[in-house]
Amino acid sequence: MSEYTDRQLQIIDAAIELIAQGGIQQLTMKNLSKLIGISEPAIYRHFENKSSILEAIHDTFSIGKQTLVTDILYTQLSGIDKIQKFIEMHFAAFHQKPTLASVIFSEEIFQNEQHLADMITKIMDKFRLILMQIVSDGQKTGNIRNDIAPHHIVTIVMGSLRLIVKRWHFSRHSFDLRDEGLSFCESIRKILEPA
Amino acid sequence: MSEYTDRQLQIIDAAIELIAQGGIQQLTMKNLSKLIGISEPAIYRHFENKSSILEAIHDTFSIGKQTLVTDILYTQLSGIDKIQKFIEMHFAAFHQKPTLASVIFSEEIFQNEQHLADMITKIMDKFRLILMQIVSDGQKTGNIRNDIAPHHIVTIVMGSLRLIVKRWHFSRHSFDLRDEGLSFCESIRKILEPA
DNA sequence: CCAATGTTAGTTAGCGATCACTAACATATC
DNA sequence: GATATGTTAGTGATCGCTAACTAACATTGG
Repeated sequence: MSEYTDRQLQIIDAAIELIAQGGIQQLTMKNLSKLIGISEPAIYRHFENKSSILEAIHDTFSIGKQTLVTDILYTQLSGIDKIQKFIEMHFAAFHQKPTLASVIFSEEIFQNEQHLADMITKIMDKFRLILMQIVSDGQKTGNIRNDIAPHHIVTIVMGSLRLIVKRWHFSRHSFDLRDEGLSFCESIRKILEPA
Repeated sequence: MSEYTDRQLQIIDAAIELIAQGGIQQLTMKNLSKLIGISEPAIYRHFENKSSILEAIHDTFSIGKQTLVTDILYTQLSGIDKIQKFIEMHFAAFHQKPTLASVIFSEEIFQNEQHLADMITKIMDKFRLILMQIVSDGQKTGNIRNDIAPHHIVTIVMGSLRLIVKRWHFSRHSFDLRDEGLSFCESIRKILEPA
């Protein structure tokens, strides 16, 4: 798969940083070059244009996580434990790289480039499908209550996850995301446990 | 409270429409004037500058809904029915004015203007508090299960609501939001009903 | 070994397009 | 004849991006 040079990774990082600070409108070639400390045209030695930088941003976070998350499916964990793993995995990633949080759930950033917007929805769908699989497996084996439609459970898990991350971001990381995640998982367990 | 002329309302509407179509980057004075059918400077007869248009957008949706939602608190409904009302009210609003959906949960749009960003978080907090009140009341009177922290229930309700609206928006309104809302509420009822 | 040549990664200067916004003027309404 | 609301033309700033050039390094040929 696509590999990036150190300089490219630095540019990607700086771009994410800018978006995290002030949204997509702050991501200009000028701001980018200033943050990195090289001239504006120099960036074009490493990326064809601005939109390919966005593409790279999308690339780096999606590839990394997608495979990791898929792996959960093939573990020996119970359904409910898989969901917990899913949540913890996300929160750990954001904890490790907080700027990601401000980009990853802001689909608006990419909606100007149609193919990027499509990729975003595709990833979201993929995650949805994985969670859906986990849930309906769990319902069959009886460790997740089966009186609620799987897609509603998925909506609850993903929706809550997104909202917690959003609040964490907008409160400037005023709480520990992983702690909050653990505590939230306990509630999710109670909610999903079979009657 | 602040009233708007017909022309101002038309401008606000067009601005929301543009943001709905292609994000904040599509909201330019040129696009705006083109969509309305007047010249660019004419807009400045009705708004001091671009940022006051954003402010007006924020104004119109927040004032309208905030009071309506607060009213739920003082009805005779049970806790769980109040939550359902809360959800239905939101979905009805978006169904009636779909473009709102693309603006209201995109806090990024306002984050360049600090005072607007602050207002956004304030509204979010207010909604959170209202829901929190509903939930803990419901737990006391015994029609909402009390083995789950209220703030987790609030996160679940608001997070799911936001995600459903987001999906509805990105799927270009491919499903009926109110139907989905009703069906989702059934699941929420099951989840929240006392053991 | 070392000069010739090519590549990489940076620079300064500046392109046309577009940004939000303004000055000066026109028209319509009461 | 003022007031409200529009127009045309144009402002400086900034947008993404390119042209032209250069210093440092790599590769190759005699």
